[in-house]
Amino acid sequence: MPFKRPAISHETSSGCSSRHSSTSEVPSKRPKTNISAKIYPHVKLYIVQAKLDGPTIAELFSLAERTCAGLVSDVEDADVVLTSVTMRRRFERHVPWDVAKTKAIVTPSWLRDSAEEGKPLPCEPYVALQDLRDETLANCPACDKYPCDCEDTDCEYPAQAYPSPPTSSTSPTERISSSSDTPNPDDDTPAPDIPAYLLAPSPPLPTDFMRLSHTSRYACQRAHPLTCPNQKLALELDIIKKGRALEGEDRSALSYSRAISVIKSYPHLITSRRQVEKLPYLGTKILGLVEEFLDTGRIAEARGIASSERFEALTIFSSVYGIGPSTARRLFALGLRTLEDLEVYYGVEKDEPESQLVELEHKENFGSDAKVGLGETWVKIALGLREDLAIKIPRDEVEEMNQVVMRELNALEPGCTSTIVGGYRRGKPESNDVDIVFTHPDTQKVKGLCKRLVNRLYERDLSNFHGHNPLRTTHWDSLEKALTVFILPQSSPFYTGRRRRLDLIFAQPEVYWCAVIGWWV
DNA sequence: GGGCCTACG
DNA sequence: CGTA
DNA sequence: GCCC
Repeated sequence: MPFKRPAISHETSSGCSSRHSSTSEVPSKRPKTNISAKIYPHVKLYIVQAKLDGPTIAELFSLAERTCAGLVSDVEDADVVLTSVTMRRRFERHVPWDVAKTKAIVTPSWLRDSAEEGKPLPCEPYVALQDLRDETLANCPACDKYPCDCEDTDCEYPAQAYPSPPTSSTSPTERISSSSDTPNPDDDTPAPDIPAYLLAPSPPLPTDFMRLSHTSRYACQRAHPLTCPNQKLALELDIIKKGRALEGEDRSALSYSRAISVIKSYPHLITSRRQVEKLPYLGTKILGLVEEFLDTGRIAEARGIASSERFEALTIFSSVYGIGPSTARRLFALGLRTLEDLEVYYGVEKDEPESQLVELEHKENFGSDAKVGLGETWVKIALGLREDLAIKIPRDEVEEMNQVVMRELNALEPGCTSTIVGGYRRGKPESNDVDIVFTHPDTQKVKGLCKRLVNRLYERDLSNFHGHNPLRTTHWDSLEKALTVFILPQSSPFYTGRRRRLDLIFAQPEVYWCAVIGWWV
């Protein structure tokens, strides 16, 4: 069950890297020297000349010669059609609609960028006519579709590199069958069918890591393995980043974040400054730190920060939910240093029974107490939770949590589906919290569902469940979310009694996959 | 030298 | 200010 | 701290 097949073809330290480096050290360079292998050796191209000026046409013809099997004069013979025409009416004056449906119809940039990158690119960003989007994707020569028959077979990706692909997180098919096959006392009516577009593809669409550029400015294009070849460097920089954040130097912290992200997406072991000085977000200062690391295996500034009493205290303080850098600094300035200091300061009774905490929460959420001092009450609760929340959650327990919640949700509103996102979806073997995105095919039924579920979970609480913080925020008028603390029922084989952070996100069916994709950066 | 993601409580 |  |  953990995984069926690797879904992400990311780099690992073994196997692929040599091949990778030998074929495309820097993708954006030298399409010219690569004469032996055309990027699209089997693709026949047709160019719609309308709206293109002379020089552009010449350029495209030249590019076509270098990258494709050739140009064809009859559009019927083509695999791919290049056009700057985006209006269906006008396009139909040049290519019959029925013919167009059998091709990939893309903008000229697709060819330019392919040549620039020196490798096949997916058509998706270059779809010329939105009316032919699906057909274009289906006919895209860059093996965007499934099954993928392109040449990733010579690169063995060790299965261990994938704790579990994102697919196992979705597996709505399993959820559905289990929810309809399993007798559910609360649910008389069978779950309605869920439209295919709300279900994850099974088996999953493969991701071609070779297509991703490590020089990209965009984080969403920087797929990277869980532990990268330059992990130690990344961790060292991360110390400085955290230090900056704790000291309130947000801008600097942001720069370190970006630099770390870029380094994590760089698939080779860094051995020289020259190797990485072209990468975005690596500037004077950080390149200097990289160089220092290459020379000495460490970064003095990071060592200094990591070993400072201040950093240690601020880190512990801000690990408490509700305490951020600013409050942490204030507490430190008051002379506090340890968790015990915090407990005294916030008046946490050591043997305070949990029921008291529940009461507190309840009052906090539903009571009429003034909002005065709410922050402090929160911190007091969070201090009690801290120990539990510091314990990571294994993947199978994450899945169990999803199942339990789905059981309650489908009892409430049959036909819902869910995808576990967050760290789990990124393949982490253990999670700090659990994020689940839900939807229902019926837009109307999604409205208010978040609150209903939280209320139900809270009612079911009676010993096993612990509803918390039923704050419901509407987002874009369509996303509702709830931040909760969850305990598995004692009947569950995974029951530990530990409280877990659980975020519930409800999306309208139209934006469901956007929410899934967008929940993490 | 100005701007850095954003929305909400 | 803190969290997602 | 880096980018434009």
